[in-house]
Amino acid sequence: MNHEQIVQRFERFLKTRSLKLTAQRRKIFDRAFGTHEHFSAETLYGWLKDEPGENVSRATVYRTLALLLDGGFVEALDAGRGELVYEHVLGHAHHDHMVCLECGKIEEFHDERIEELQLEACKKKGFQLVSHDLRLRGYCRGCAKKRGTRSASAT
Amino acid sequence: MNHEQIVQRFERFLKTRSLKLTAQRRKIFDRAFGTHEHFSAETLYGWLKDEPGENVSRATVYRTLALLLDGGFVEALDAGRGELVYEHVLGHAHHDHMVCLECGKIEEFHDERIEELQLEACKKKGFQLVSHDLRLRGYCRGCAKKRGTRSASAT
DNA sequence: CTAAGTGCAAACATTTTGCAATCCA
DNA sequence: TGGATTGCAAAATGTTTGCACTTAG
Repeated sequence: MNHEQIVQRFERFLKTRSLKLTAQRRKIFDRAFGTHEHFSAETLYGWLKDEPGENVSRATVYRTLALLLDGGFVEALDAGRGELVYEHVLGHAHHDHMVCLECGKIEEFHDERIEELQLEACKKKGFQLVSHDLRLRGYCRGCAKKRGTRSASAT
Repeated sequence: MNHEQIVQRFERFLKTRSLKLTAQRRKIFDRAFGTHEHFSAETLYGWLKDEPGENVSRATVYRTLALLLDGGFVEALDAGRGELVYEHVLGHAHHDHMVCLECGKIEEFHDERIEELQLEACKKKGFQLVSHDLRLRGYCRGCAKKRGTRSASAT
């Protein structure tokens, strides 16, 4: 799926809700899909600020991200840094995250067997699963090396 | 491990850091360990307010929870409601959470096989795991029933 | 005694909202 | 045209912090 197709999907989404495709929404959308990084609302706001032309307000960034989230175009992740980070969802299969406590880097991984075990657990409890979120916190390869071999003081 | 033993452990912890056991810390500690529920800082503050005697300030509740977290007496969990919820750790083996999107109830579960697969994933990426956090979001048995069999509109 | 702890209110950071002006469909 | 959207600044939320006073050890 290329960028044009994604935009079209967004346009259709807006239409079904009688919402309008404004220049601001377009900018935010393009930027969100133009990166494969995870970004916070503030980060995205910063990116747009650096672009030529009219600025988009912080409020609109927040409002549009909420809209994209609602439409399933992006997913939100709380990496434990006090702000949500987003990632676009298209072309991205579901995955979980490893968050580095040192540098904040977010790595992705996926293991279908884990997903299956989750479903199994839900079945047992009669829990109707909507979504899930697995975060591993620790040190990425680079930071772990820098910190030496001393083990963490955690439980 | 009974309450007295837990308190002693807390006293020892404070001593090793040259911290003091104040009436406020004692109150907060007792309340945190006196429940098996998950609670937010605000909730705990509310509980203490309802108790007879001197009130503990909100600031002290936050400061003490941070201390308990640091000492490994409680764990924090972001249930996705904008505030952290805590749970005491003693007598509680590690477990993951199912958060009901309707009523907010938090259920616990555990599957050792999931833990193993996580370690395996970390090994692959050279990631040094410190802790993890698996949250399943959806509807608990009761709420799922109330909502009928219509499937969620999520992706 | 004195380092540590407390309460208060102000400060913070992130996100949300009310409102008047503006813009798409 | 008219409902949707925007920007702004103010408000809301959850949490942290500076400071003068108090207290445990």
